[in-house]
Amino acid sequence: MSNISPPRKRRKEARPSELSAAALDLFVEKGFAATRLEDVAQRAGVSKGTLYLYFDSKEALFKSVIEDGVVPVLVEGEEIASRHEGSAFELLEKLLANWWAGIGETSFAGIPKLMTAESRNFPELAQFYYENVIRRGRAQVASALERGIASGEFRKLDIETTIDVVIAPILMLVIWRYSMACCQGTQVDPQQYMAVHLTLLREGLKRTQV
Amino acid sequence: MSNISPPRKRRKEARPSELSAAALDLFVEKGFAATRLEDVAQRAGVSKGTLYLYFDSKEALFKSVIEDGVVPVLVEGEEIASRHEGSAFELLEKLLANWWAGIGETSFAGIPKLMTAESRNFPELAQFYYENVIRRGRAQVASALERGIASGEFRKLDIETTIDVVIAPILMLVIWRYSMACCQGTQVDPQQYMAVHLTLLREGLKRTQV
DNA sequence: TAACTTAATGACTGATTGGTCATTAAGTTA
DNA sequence: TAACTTAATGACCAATCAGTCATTAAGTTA
Repeated sequence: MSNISPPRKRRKEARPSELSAAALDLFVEKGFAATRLEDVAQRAGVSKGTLYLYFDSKEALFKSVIEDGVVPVLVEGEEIASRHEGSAFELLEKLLANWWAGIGETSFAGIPKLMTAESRNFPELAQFYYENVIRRGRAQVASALERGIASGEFRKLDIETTIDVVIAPILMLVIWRYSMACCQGTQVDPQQYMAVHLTLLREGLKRTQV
Repeated sequence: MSNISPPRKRRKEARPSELSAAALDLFVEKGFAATRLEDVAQRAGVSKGTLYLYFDSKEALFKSVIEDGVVPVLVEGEEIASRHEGSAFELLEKLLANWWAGIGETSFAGIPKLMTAESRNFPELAQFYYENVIRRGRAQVASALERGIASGEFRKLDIETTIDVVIAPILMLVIWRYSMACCQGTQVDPQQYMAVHLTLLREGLKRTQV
């Protein structure tokens, strides 16, 4: 098969998301500066000029990729937290499972690695991401921890620090997949990983009976 | 004070490490592609041509920054593991503390973030880092977990997965510091963070008494 | 079906930066 | 102290790539 590009086709409605998806893939893999717009265009099946019909600049494309992303998953988590009636640990479990299903197993999964890599280069975008993604996710975990401590289900721990320790393995799981996982012979099984994490949490968080 | 550069000074012996230190700072902050050699030279107090007296290329400089780094800390950990006589949990605690003191509180602390960001762009270097840093660190944690499970101190868990979950918060702590921490109003206290992590681990790893 | 609108193209321009090297200046040697 | 060696310099060159725009081609309209 030759490398003849497909004939031109107008797709005004679909283009933005096609371009964003292509850009996300390459930004996640290579980082912002090392990604060439020629490659993004090729990945999307268009020419480079087409990118500038829909995005003002490379940076505008990058920002849209981050901004049009994971917020709906956070909204779902907020709903789960607001109507939960079981134990605090069950809530925590549901929140982490929802986060995993909505981000960890979707095309958004590369965003944590991308934000990790680029936050110092794009502080305003990092701020946006922090306010709209990280802070909201933390608040959900906080609500589960607060409930558990209040009811005596969980031991007393500093909540802000415990959120960090609870979330870290989940973040690391997706970040790892898009960075160092290529060097590892085996693949991490997310179900098993989550099971171990939850097991350690369940026992670790329990308030010690006197 | 004017911007007159300091007079030229020959420092053949000290130059390589000075250049590497300057490069590490900027590579960690901006990533490989977004770092300009002009800036590295300026940070080191030299001109750009000086970089090429000691390093063949930008990529050679980058590789040296990773390769001449954290391996001695891994050696120390291996020694700690080989001569430990207390409980398995005490071993684990010592290993994590040693890792923190040797990496987390030194100028090498940025390397995990840098490798996270650049591993897909430099797969051979990522392989080197995996073999010489990550694998060895994991082996140390594995030795503590194996001891604990064998002696009945710890519950039975899949060791490879548990290593991931044990290490993730430590990695995330340093990665976070060099990426998203700028957006967070408060700073994470590493001592408290480690204390919470170890508390959750101590209880989470315990084998349940029947 | 011709005239028109508009999405797409990719050659081109200008800015940027890695890498080079003729020159300069700091030390060393005789 | 002059001759020599060598570490350092920064202007320069060539390659690269973001962004532009005249042109082309896909649809739409009258």
